[in-house]
Amino acid sequence: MIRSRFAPSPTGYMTIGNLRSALYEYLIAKKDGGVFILRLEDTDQARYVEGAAQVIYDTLHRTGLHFDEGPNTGGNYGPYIQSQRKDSYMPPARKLVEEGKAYYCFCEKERLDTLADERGLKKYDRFCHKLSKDEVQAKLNSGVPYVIRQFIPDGRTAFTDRVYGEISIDNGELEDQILIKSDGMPTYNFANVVDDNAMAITHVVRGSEYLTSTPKYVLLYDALGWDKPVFVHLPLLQNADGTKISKRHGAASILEMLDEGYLPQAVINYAALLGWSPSGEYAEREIFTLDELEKIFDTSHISKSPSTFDPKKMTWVNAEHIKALPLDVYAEMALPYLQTAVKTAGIDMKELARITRSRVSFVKECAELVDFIDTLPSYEIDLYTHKKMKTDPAVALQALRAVQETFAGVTEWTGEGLQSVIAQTAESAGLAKGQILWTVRTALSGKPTTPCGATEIAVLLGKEETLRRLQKGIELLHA
RNA sequence: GGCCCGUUGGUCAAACGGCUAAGACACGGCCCUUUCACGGCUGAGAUAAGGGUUCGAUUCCCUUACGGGUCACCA
Repeated sequence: MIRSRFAPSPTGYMTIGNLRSALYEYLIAKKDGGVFILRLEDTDQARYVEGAAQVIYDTLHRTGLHFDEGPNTGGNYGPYIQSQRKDSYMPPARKLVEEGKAYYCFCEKERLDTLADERGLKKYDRFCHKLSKDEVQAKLNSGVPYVIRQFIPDGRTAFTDRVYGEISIDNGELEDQILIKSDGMPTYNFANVVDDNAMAITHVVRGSEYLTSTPKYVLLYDALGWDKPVFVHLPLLQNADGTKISKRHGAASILEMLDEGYLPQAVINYAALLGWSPSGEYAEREIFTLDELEKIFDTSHISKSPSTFDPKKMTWVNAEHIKALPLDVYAEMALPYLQTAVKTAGIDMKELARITRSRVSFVKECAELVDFIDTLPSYEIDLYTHKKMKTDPAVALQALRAVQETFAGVTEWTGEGLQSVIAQTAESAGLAKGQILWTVRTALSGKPTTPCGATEIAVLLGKEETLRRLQKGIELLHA
């Protein structure tokens, strides 16, 4: 049974990078019917941000990444907040001390700083490792503050990453890492290993910035005699200027993106594509739902090289998901915007939804597409000039007059009916159909672009208003 | 600086030694005798550089360049 976890520290909002990690962890678990776990890593009280945990819950909830075990959900491996697991870290640390694999260190920060400044030492000099048992006990008895450090043995440490393959590093590169801080709390690295083991995590997924610290984890698993999880390191995400996407660089928050109008499924879809590509029969597709991703995701197609977040493609993905929305669902989402833009009585809102759905990148854009219905905007005469349609103000005037006359006698005010009337009018007036349609559409909308054609607009507006706007067009062309 | 990782068109990326190096976004053109959009077609655009190995390298090895990551009582 695969058990994966998303383990953020509650220090602020979630970026696309955080979401992608959560998504991949979710997918790895779900693909095999496994369990997705949320664990809050709040061992650093200094960085705790009020409300950050709630933001994480909200983000995961709104994007559909529901966790099976977590702070408010429960599970058999709780608690799922590290600060509440405080008691579980000291025993394994003490065990390592007893086995000679770790030791108490009483060095003060000043001494370590001096060491670095004066002697240029990068690593701890193992001063306290040389202390005798009695000396250690005496200091402990008298209450001298301490940390517990792991003794890093000589040699090389290697592991196999699912994405990056064999990674090995000389242990000489590593310092005797601190396991327990002087405030009694575990360090991130240690808490991670202890919790992952306690929660039976099988797959550890995280950004490649952790790649070089993973040997430290491996050394801990080995020292404690625990089974190692599968490591899956993800390529970094960067901005267009090559900088890393991070909160420090003002990366967009997922919740803000959702509020701006990006659909949750679109954000998920785009995040999935950032560093992973579908294969086999899905290789040519780019639009997927979360359900589909659960079935086809595989770690073997995760890229090693960093990816750049492209807002334009993200917007395209959003538009594709809007098009894929059932009309009812889209209509419901668009209704508030449509109602704000169009207050004229008797307008079929569902019809407005239908004609705008495939033309917007964001739902809210539907409003500006139909705003001409309430009020005919003032427009310039050159709008009637279109080379390809062979129209100009003179032709337009002729066309509008002809149509005004024939439309006045129309009793069947439907799209089909108007189409045939226009065809007849074109013939008798000696004009091309396109010349009539272009000018009528312009006169009715006053806009260079509209979400539908001339007859559809006429139907929407109704006979009376249509004739009124045709008259206004004629007046404008006269002046 | 040491160590680790990476480098295919502007961007996302496929091709895990073998045809003229996919596809998508963005961009240009054309078509769809109702614009724009949608849709269809099409164009331009890439294997960082140099050495090897091989009958044959985007793919394997080495060097260089560039980029990134990491070296905390932060996560």
